[in-house]
Amino acid sequence: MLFSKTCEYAIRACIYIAQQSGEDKKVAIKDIAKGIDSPEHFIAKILQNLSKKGFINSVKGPNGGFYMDKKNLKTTISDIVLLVDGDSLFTKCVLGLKQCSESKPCPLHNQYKHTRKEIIELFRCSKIGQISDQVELNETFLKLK
Amino acid sequence: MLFSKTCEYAIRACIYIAQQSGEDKKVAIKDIAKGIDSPEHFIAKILQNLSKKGFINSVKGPNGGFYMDKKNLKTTISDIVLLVDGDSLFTKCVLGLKQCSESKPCPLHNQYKHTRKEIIELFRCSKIGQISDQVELNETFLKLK
DNA sequence: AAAATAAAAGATAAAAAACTCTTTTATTAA
DNA sequence: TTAATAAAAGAGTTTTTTATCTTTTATTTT
Repeated sequence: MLFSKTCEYAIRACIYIAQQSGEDKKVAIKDIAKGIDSPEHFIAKILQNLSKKGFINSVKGPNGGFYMDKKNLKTTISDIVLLVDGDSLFTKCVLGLKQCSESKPCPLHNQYKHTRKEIIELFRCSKIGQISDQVELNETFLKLK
Repeated sequence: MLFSKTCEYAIRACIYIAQQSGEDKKVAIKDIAKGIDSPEHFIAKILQNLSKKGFINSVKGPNGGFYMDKKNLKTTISDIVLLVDGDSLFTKCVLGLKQCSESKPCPLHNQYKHTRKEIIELFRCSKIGQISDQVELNETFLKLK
């Protein structure tokens, strides 16, 4: 598994919010939980964190909820992963060896580094705004039942 | 993180055993734990499992221990990952969506599938025997002080 | 046969991740 | 200005993963 469950939910939530909301139209936690099929209270915590870090926008009170502004639509999958799971997927030795490095590579280091580069590149290029557009066009799907 | 801790230890242990042992020379759990820098009792459990599944050979009693025969040296990283972590890394939707598929792809499915193919290929091609040879030649390192 | 060695097996404990529930704070609308 | 709404915050629980400890079984050497 590439991501923690928390991170999966975070990415799904961001895409959902991007696709469903605007400055004018906010989405409530309940709708997000339903929309991405996640536990409501759990996603609430995750959204709290994403909001605190400025990845999503939130408004309290009646008609409040979450939305994403123009700037936040440029957020990448990589940004979210780094926030939620940290940089271990991108930097940590694949065999968990603390001292593994270019000069003292672990037995998988050299083969794996190219694949890792691709993973990093892929997630760095994937912007939430662009991804949510694909969902909007029914090219890809966030909830599948 | 690609692998569970258990799987990291399993891979490291297999490489270590392959490199240190032969039909004649067996390695004890203690030495393996030291050699790959893992908790002794924890790796014991893992070795038990690898041995039960026939990935490594074991002999009880004095002068006993673990070793790998010719056949087992052909084991791949992929084989070990499948045994220990299951096939989720290779097959499960990267966003954790149960119904994600070619016909109903999740928002990351199409981009990710190429990268996934590479990961699978990489681990399918990496044989323990060949990896341990690199360690033998000091080209790569299993334990790094 | 007895003592020693080393893995197998089983049971337990600690830490982390995933998930839930309750209370508080901010905002809006009546 | 009160009631209602919705997120923020905090505390708690459950499950899974990681790790440890103890006992049993198999093998070998004396």
